[in-house]
Amino acid sequence: MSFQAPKGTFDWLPPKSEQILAVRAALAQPVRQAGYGYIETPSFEDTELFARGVGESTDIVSKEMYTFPDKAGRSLTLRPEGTASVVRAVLQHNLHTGQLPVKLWYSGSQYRYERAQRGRYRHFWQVGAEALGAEDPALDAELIVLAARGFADLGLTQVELLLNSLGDKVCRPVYRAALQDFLRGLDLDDDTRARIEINPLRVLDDNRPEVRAQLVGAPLVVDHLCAPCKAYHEEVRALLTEAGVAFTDDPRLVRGLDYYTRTTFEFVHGGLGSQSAVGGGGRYDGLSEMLGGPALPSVGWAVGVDRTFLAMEAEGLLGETTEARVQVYGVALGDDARRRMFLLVDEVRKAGISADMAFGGKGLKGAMKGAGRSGARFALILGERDLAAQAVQLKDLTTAEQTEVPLAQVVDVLKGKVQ
RNA sequence: GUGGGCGUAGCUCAGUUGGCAGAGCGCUAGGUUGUGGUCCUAGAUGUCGGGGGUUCAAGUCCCCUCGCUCACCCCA
Repeated sequence: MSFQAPKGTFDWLPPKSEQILAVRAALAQPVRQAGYGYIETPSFEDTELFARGVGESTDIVSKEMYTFPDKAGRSLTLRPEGTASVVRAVLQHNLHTGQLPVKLWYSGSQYRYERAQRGRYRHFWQVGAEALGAEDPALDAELIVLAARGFADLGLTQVELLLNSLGDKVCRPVYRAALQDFLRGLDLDDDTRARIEINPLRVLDDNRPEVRAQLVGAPLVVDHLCAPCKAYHEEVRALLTEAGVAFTDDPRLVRGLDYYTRTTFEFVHGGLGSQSAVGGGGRYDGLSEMLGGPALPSVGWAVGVDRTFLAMEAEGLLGETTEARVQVYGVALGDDARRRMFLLVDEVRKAGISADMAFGGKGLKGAMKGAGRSGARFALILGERDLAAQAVQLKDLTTAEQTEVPLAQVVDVLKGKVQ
């Protein structure tokens, strides 16, 4: 084995790769149905976009980015997340000068230089949705409902929704200071002490038992929300309840990205190992301004496609993938028959019926084996005798019933039998 | 970046106190000179992750290294 995929990356192979396509489609379907338009942005951006958008104080920016100079000396970075690019594109193309909110969804690869473990890879896939330019609790609720529907449509029943509010530029600084006062009195390591000064909310996210034990009496953001933030949060909660989307208030829930304000949520699943989040998001009212744009209060989420896949595996939803790859399989004997079969299979495909044939000069037995493995319902068998008679043997592989059909009529006969 | 576990056939793995590198599945061919699945028979595929050391002899013991994996830090 001379080469292998770079550390922390992996390949999707059949038949799992078919399932990952279905997962992606199912996650996107609810937002498409809600009028979100598809956006595709570059896999890399100016490094500065992420540094300012995601936040210098985050681990993503400080140690996890794939940053490289291009040949002209520009500093570029493989995108570690999708929101900054979406906001950049909206501002660049002035989408926000039209009707608001601008509703967009995306699907694509993200890259973070991290030590790989179950559910966390250096190259991973997200489906995301963003609604930009409106401050309306119904919009927050809509996005959460749509994400929940995506999970439900995939058959997932053990996805839990955690909800919190991080406050806004009025109340968050007050809370932040109170939290810092509390945290400074704890017994913590140097890295964590440094984090208290840079991004104290993220200390609440620490999983280490010795840290968690000390956090028991920490001030909670819900107790510090200003009146508008509190009213906004209550409205989001009420709408979710009315929509029948179950959630758990988690006053400790914070996000790893600096741009979040007010509504914050995370979808978690117990079957993934330590990386429990299958999706997450929230409101980011200040991001546009951080990127040099106008005030553009927005909300969005990203769902991890491969983590969702792991969640489905954990719930036993993937099962055997016995789905037939093709409906019809061609078996030919001899060079002349092979050439005719090549054309016949193409005719079948042009008629809208999926078809494959035996390649590689296999004998009849091997070719029939291939027919069986393909999952095809019908085999078309063409030998010299058949060719001379201008006919083909049509075999139903489920019943082993075989009939002779004139070559000129095969496509029509198949049309009547499949679907 | 830190810590644990694991690297043997395409896959899942066995391999005893150091003594001829194995099984199941898969693959190929034959049994059936024109018929798949089940069955029977035969066959092919190995840098035992890599390098060094100890030894008459190393998959096995020692050192180094690379990779995978799980967990921490963090996050989708």
